[in-house]
Amino acid sequence: MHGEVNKRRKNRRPTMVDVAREAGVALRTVSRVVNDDATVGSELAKRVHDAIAALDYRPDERARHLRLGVTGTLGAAVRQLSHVNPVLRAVERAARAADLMVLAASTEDDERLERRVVESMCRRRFDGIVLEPIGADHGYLLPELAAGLSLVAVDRPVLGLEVDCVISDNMAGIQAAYGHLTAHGHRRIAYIGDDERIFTAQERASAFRASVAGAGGGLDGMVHTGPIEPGRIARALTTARAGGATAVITGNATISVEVVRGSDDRRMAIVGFDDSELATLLRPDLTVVAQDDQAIGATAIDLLRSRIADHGRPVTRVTVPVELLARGSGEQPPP
Amino acid sequence: MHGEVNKRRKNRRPTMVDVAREAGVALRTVSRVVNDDATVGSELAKRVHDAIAALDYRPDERARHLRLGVTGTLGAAVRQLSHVNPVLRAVERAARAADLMVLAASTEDDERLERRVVESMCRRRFDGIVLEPIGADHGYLLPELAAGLSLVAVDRPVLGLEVDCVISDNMAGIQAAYGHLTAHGHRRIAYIGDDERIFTAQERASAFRASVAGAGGGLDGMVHTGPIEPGRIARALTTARAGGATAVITGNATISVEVVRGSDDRRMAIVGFDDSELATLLRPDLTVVAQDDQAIGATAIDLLRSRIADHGRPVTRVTVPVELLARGSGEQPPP
DNA sequence: CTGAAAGCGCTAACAG
DNA sequence: CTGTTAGCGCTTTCAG
Repeated sequence: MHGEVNKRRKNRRPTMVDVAREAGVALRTVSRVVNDDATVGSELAKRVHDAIAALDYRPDERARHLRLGVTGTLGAAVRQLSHVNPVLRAVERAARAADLMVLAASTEDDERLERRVVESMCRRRFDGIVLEPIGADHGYLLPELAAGLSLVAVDRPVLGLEVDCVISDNMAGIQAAYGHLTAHGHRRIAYIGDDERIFTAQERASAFRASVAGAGGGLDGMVHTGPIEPGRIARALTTARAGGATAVITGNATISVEVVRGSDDRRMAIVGFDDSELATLLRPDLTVVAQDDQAIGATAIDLLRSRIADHGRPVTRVTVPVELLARGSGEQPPP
Repeated sequence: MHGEVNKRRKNRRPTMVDVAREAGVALRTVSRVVNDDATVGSELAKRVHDAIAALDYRPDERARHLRLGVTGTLGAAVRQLSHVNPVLRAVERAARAADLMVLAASTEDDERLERRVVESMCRRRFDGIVLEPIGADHGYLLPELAAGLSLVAVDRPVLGLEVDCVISDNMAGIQAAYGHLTAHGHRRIAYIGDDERIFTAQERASAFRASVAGAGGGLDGMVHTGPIEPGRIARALTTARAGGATAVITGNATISVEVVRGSDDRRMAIVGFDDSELATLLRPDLTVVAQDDQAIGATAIDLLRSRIADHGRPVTRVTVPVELLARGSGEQPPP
């Protein structure tokens, strides 16, 4: 007799309508209870909760978000999820504090994947996106921004586009490292860094050159940038030593490790860029220029929220101070 | 005259209707073009694409997913996004190969946060969730599973619940490590591991005890489990050495690091559980029992997809083989 | 291919 | 508080 009704109920997740029927209340009331609106009597609320439990009802956020227009969700598109990334951790914390959910995905340093990820988050109507932009062309972001995307770049700017961003003060960090080493008596200091096509690598290398120039020193054989390969780094070290270098500044944590591994027992003072768990594993412990990850993450979320609130506000670029942590490797005097 | 129309168009994202109007085609046709259905003429398709570009139209997946019932999205709830996690990387890759998007969030080893994250993903109607379950009570999962959640646990099972899972063969790994050390002449071997309330730690410690018992050895002073604290680990090492141990098996990568740091110049053979970037940084390089991260991730996605396809299929638990990688630290003979 | 219309599950406006 | 209803933006059925 009621075959049709039964068929429709079979294998279907319960909706608010089902809950309302089960509890014998109006749909409106269920909606209120689910969004815990205070204006509903506790007796009715209980009936609704019982019905929800009885039916295993789960509200569908897709519908809710569609209706509301916002999703309460932030995307994080980072180079590699499964790598150490203190900034991402800070981003998650700050977002949680603002009652926003962060959902993250890897771009794997692949332009096309970055694009797929970001566009996917846009189509899902995430309220905003935290992006660790990779290399080249970000033109695809233009229509997204025009269509209302709120975006903040961390670690590096989105080149050629007016986008909020928060980056570390790379220049001050290199200056601090350089000054620290000269204060400990070093006169010939080398720099070994990442490929200068990477924004931070370029900034740091430039800052190093400027520091040397400011001190009236020579650069020959002292600046080595390129891909992170043990062979290249070993050769760079050899060249630097041959040129009289007694100390070295490294461009990032991976390079620090390679340099420490390559310099073995021979004494060179080292100041590394970026702190890492490895820093205190080495002997002597590694003196580093550390980013303020907490500040970067919190600032990124602040910028994103204010951009979401006012899509027209002027573009902001924040530079976060870095800190030199003296731990031993940077305080060795020249031989 | 057309004031109302203008008002409605202001500050609103364009929809398919707008695109259809702009292109002078039917809504239906736009939908086809967007989902690149081949049955639409190339001339019309171009008109539609032009209209999309002109209006900066972005399809709204929320609506699409609501209508379709599925989201093409998998969630990954892991202990800490910003930690090295090769399994998560494998999960992302495998999902991409299946044209599914993975969105990840951290549970920070916090039960309540895990619950918030998982429930949030459920309400967003993710097609499935990959979970690295933490400690205690997973009762909250019961109604979600009843409501249709597809879930796969990685690294450890969801205790007390019938849920698909894929874990490493911890027992075989410990046996391999133990056999490797005895083959190199060691007769007294110690084990230093994590807190046994953690599933993997418990499994590994048990396997170690079984190995020793099988070899007819004694356990006194040879098994040390507990929290990961440098002090505890140093004391454990001292006790083990005093008891005549000439080799040590460690319960995870962090403990390996502490043990290497603590054993310094004195010679002890070491086999570590879990590979890590540090393993080849140490001297001698660390011999490890390595998980097959790729297989774990791929299997997790397989299980999840088959669970999504058939929610009623029997629960499956997969144990993935581990591999012993001899690198030097585990091949040192007893003094 | 077009045009019209139903429906996904929710929120919110409206009149009782 | 209840009951009804429109509508979020999309897919899809149905008749032309």
